[in-house]
Amino acid sequence: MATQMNELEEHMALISQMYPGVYTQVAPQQGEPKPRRRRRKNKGADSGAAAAAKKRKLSDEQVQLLELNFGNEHKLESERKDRLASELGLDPRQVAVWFQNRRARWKNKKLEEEYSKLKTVHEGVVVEKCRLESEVLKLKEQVREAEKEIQGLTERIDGVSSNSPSSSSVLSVEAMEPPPFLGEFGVQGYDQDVFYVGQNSYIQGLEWMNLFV
DNA sequence: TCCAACATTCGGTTACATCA
DNA sequence: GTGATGTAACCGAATGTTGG
Repeated sequence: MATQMNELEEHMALISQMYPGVYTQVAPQQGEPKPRRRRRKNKGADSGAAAAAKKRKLSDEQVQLLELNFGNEHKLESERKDRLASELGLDPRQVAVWFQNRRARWKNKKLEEEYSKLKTVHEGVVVEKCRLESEVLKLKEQVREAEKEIQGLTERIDGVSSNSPSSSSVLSVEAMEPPPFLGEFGVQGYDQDVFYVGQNSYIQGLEWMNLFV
């Protein structure tokens, strides 16, 4: 029960966060518990019979008709309330109370449905985030390998040029094609600066992702 | 326009009935 | 007998309506 209440409170908090202004009434502040009200016991009905009459379960037929009316319209105008009450042989006050409680149950159910939908969406987002993170790791590994390859080539070029500095057949760094690895990921043709963060200034790990989460 | 009285709604709570 | 659960009834506050 307590767990259920906590969950419901979480739902409310979550939905209140997502839909500010939905709940216009001020929620009790945490840390200042509201004093518990004691309900008056059997106001004006001390006998057992009176108490039993005061709290009796509505019959299936009564509930059925009430449900039917609630399905048509959640609000209850006084005319409809009186008509329903006389049809059901109930006090109009009972009909009003039933509608109040029914609206509360309906609202709770909607909140639970909403929570469940949001939870599903959230789970999907988490899965996608993990997938993207692992893709980022793979890409970073490929960048490292490409850098090593560039480094090797540069050293080879340096070796050749120091042996024959005037040779016209020497490969120059400027003339070299850029490493093709970016094209592998469908980004060929983009300005390479988009992905360039400067040598030795890669953001470690996945910290950069936190900027967008 | 203001204000008081009354009605209605809502969120929260309590008390009772029922069931496992 | 007991705890969990569902629900009728109640309470207090907020809000709406109406008449003077």
